[in-house]
Amino acid sequence: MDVMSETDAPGPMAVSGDQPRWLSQAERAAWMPLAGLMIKLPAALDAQMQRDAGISHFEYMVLAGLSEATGRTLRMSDLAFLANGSLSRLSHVVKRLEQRGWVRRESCPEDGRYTNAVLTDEGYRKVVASAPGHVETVRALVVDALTAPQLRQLREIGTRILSNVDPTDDCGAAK
Amino acid sequence: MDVMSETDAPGPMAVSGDQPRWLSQAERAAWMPLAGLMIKLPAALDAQMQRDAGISHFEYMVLAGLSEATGRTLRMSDLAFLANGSLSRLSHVVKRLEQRGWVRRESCPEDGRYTNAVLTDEGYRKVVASAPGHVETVRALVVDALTAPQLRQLREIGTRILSNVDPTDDCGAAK
DNA sequence: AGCGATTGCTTGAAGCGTCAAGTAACGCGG
DNA sequence: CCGCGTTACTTGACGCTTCAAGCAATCGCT
Repeated sequence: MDVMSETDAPGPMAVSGDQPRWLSQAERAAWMPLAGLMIKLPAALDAQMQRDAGISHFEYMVLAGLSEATGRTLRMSDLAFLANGSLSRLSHVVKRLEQRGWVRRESCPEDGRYTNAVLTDEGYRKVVASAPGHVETVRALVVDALTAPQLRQLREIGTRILSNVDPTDDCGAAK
Repeated sequence: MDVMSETDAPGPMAVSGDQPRWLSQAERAAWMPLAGLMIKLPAALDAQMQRDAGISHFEYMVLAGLSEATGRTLRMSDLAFLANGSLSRLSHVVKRLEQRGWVRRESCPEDGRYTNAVLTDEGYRKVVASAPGHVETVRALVVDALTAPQLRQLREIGTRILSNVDPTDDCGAAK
């Protein structure tokens, strides 16, 4: 049904020049659901936010990040890191959020290179209104489906993979 | 550092109308790495395929799916399901792959509504050339970082979440 | 047999993310 | 204190995905 099992039909591997270490049955069985998840979980999260609040999941992360920062203010770079996005992406998104009146941009007085994103009162209201629905979705799709030991395992597994994918991201490990 | 912990600062939850069940510390610790993964793992996979083979991860899935089908042929709908994508997305992608000479489209003689996507010989060569690099990446980022028990846990956890997100997707459970 | 409904796929437009290039502010060596 | 490099961010163009609409083939009801 997919690539890279040793036990499957003719597939590409039959011809390959040198011999890569194809995935075993067990490895494939672990990888396939994860591959599916990476396509569909973000889509499901986005769909819920879009439907219930008219914003993308990423936009929500940005607003939520700001809502918890001291002074509801964060430098663009820090906000980008927090929301797992590139600075460029954040710049575009904040521009849209600014046009919608939820965020304001101001240049940092101490160092003119920095730009601070500030959550407006209206933006704060937006987060407060959207947060419960988001949490409920995360619960329904992920958290409530797992046992306590599984949550611990997911944390350990997720952290380990993430540190491989992006070593600079400790995803809040420093807790 | 993020939303929805009970123990954190002022956040939105302090004001909310009714009382959603916010995530506990442990739940949040499991969710955060997963949220990061969903952004960054697909990006890493895409980057590798783009760099080494000049195609996206999704395009690879399409070619690989065809390469293992009997007759290297699959109906558009089946292929879309296999690659975890919408029919519309597949249609656009197959058009590009067709222009590049890797796939051919032909209308099903039995039922004119069906369209069969067929992998050309050149397309097959492309898959064979790209597969080892893809598998190596999956190993490097995911599989090789985990112990055998963790692989089993990941399979169980991933399957369970996926069945919540999309009940129609058994991601190869019928094995 | 005829015709509306359904199925399978395609298309065009709109929106978002990425990449590469650009700008502005600061720091530091001479 | 001048200029070069660096840092932080912005911008525009391009490609991809989605969404809504459309089209063609077939099914089912009478």
